[in-house]
Amino acid sequence: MRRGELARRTGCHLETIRYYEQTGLMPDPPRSSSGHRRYAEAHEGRLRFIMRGRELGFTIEELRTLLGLVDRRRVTCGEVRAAALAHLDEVRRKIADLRRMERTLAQTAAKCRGGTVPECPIIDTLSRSA
Amino acid sequence: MRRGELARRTGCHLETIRYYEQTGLMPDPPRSSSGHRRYAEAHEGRLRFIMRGRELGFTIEELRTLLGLVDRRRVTCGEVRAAALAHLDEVRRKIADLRRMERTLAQTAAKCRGGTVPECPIIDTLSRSA
DNA sequence: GCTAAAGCCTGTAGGAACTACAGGTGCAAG
DNA sequence: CTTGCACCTGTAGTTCCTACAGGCTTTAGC
Repeated sequence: MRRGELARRTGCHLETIRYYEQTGLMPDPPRSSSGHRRYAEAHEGRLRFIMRGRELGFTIEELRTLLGLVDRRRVTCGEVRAAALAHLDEVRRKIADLRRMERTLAQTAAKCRGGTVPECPIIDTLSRSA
Repeated sequence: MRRGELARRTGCHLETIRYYEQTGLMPDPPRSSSGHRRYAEAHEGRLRFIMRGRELGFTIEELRTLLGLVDRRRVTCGEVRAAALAHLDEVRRKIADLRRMERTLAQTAAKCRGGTVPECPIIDTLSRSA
C-alpha cells in the first residue's frame, strides 16, 4: 500500500509517517521504480504501536528504545523485560496522577448545583490549587 | 519572593515561569523599583495548579480557559461545571488508555522469564503491535 | 493516446510548549 | 567597593509534529 492508504487505515497524519521515517521509528520502506513508498501489513502494525505509544505519552526517544530492542532481535530477554517494566512504572504513575485529578474534578463538580450563583465550590477548590 | 525562589519552591523551571506570564497563565506580578518580579504565596499556588495540569496533559489553552473562569469570578456556576465535566471526560479517557497499556505491559513482562533467550514473548507481543 | 485530477516526492517553514543563551543591570557580602 | 550571583530582556534552539511550495507520477475519463 502507499503512504496515503497507510495514513487512511491508521488515522495517522500523512506527513507524520514521513517524520517517523526520518526519525528512525519507522523503517525506510521499499520504493517503487519511480520512488513511491510501498508499505506492507507489518508497517501498519508498527505504526499503530507507535501511535498508541505517543497517545499515552511515551516520547519518540522512549519508543525508539523500545522498538530498537524489538528490531535487534538478538537482544537478551532480560533487557527487554527491564525496559517494559520501567515503562510500566511510568504508566502507573501517570494513572495515579490522573486519578487524583479525576477525584478532584468529580467531587467539585458534584458539589456544584450548576446554577448561576457566583460563589461556586469548583472555583473555590481550583483557586486553592486542588 | 523572587522568581528564583518561586522556581526552587515549585520545581518549575525558572524560564518557564516567565513563559507562563507571557502566555497569560500567570498574572504579571508586581515589580520592585528596579523591575524585579515580586511573587506572593498566591502565585505559588497558581503555579502549582498549572504544573499539575500540564503534567496531566492539559494544554496551555485548556488551562487558560479553566483559570480564566477562576479569574473572572462572576462567571456562572453552570459554565464552570461544564468545563470541569468536559475535562473529567478527557481525564477518564486517558486513564482508560493507560490502563490498556498497563495490562499489555504487565502481561507481557510476566510471561518473560528475564533470561537470555532471544525468542522473547515481550518482543513478540510488541511486534504484533500489542 | 491524452489530459486533468489526484496522489506522491522533496525540502523547508510554521506552531506549541518549553529551554537555553547572550548581553546587560541590580544587589548583597566580604 | 568590587566580586559574584540573581535577575532583566530579547531571541534562538528543541521536540513533535503539521503545513506548504514546487515538481513528478499515476489513474480515470474521454
